[in-house]
Amino acid sequence: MKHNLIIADDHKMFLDGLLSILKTESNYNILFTAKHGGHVQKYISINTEEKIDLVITDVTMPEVDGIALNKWIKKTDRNIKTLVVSMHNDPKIIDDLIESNVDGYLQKNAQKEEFLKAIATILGGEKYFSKEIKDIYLKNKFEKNKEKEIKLTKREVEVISLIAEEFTTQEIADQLFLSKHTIESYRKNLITKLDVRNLAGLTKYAIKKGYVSS
Amino acid sequence: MKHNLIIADDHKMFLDGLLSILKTESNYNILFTAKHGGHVQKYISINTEEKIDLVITDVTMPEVDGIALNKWIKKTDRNIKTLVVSMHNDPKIIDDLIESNVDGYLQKNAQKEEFLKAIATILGGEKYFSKEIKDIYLKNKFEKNKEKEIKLTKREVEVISLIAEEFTTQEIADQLFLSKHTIESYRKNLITKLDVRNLAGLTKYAIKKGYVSS
DNA sequence: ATAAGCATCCCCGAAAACAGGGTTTATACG
DNA sequence: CGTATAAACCCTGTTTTCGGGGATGCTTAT
Repeated sequence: MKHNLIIADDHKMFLDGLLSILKTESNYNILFTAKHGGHVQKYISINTEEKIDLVITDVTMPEVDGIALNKWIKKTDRNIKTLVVSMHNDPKIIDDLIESNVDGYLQKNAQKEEFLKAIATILGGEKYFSKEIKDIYLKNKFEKNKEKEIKLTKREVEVISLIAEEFTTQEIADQLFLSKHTIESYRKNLITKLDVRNLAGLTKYAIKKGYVSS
Repeated sequence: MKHNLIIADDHKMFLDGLLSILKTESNYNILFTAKHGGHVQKYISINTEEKIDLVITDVTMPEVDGIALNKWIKKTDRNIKTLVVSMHNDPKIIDDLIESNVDGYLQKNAQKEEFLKAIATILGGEKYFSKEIKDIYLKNKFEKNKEKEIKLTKREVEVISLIAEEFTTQEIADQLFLSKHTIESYRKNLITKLDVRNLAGLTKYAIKKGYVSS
């Protein structure tokens, strides 16, 4: 029995490449291809005849992207498997997808063999993530747990950002219409909270968190 | 008259996608496809019959990569145009390729239209780089020039590294067996040299230069 | 040889950072 | 509804940084 697939990607070239790979496998039937997530949603909504086994989707697409599409599919029909392919390895995206119960994730520069292996694995009921992706996910989780207790308030983020941008306490106070004593308190609390020793530590934290540009 | 192309990419899927796009254009003739640069070198060396117009190549390939291949082609036959496609936008790679006189650079996630436009532009004798790539190249050049005059001595690098690692002036002095006044002088000179305002600026510089880990 | 650059050390005053307190105002929760 | 808890705010010392200086040898290149 053949498996029914849907592919969503706004890049014609990737689509063609994927189709050419899947053509060599006789037991995959491409039901539908789409240029963005909305088309897939519509197709799945209308279609009641055929059983859909797997949706392969890009992350970045116009209108409804791969992340939203995956969430929608998992909400709509738990039996439809999803495989997301992406150019990049953004930990946030990977995390978001895994939390949304995606069945697999591949980089677009994967080889033919890995594509086929991923699809077969997922259709067999298991999840498929490359070792690299697993590492990124775990590392992200681990770091988050270590830093989870540290939650900065809006004000604290404002202050640490300005500190890292090389403003002095007085300048920050002027910008935020606060007393310089207040800013000093924030600096002090931040140093305690983040377990660093001085401005250098605060600056490094701000950079790591992306509050300032390198 | 048809243009003769060669394509080099170790990813079957990308290759298939590219072929499917080029198939729609009647005046492109695919002479040869290869899984790595070495095959292309061999093909060009042996082939004396046909005029080769354009080599499209990936950056990351086993053995002879796209950068080496481009250099080799430009050394061997200046009439052969080159178009490099890559997953990533590493400024170093882009810079290296442009210095080696590559005729065009595209990201692999480009759309069909851009691929065709790039190829047509290059075959017409012009170079093709997307705006994004041009920006990366220029930014990289510009920053390099700005920072070229700034050369830190070994000692200065030691000191700025320790500063960014959150050590106090006294601690740095102890570690380096110097007077704290000396360290103060270094800090002061570094602030002047690097045109920053304080420790935060020094820390950011140290991170940018990789003197300290994040 | 001599100028230029590097490494080292020192002083001073103003400004900022740091450490140790504190109060008031939201906000969450039983 | 009250009360814990966190957020936002302020003050007072002491220490450190920062921006001016200047000085002495020691290499390196012209």
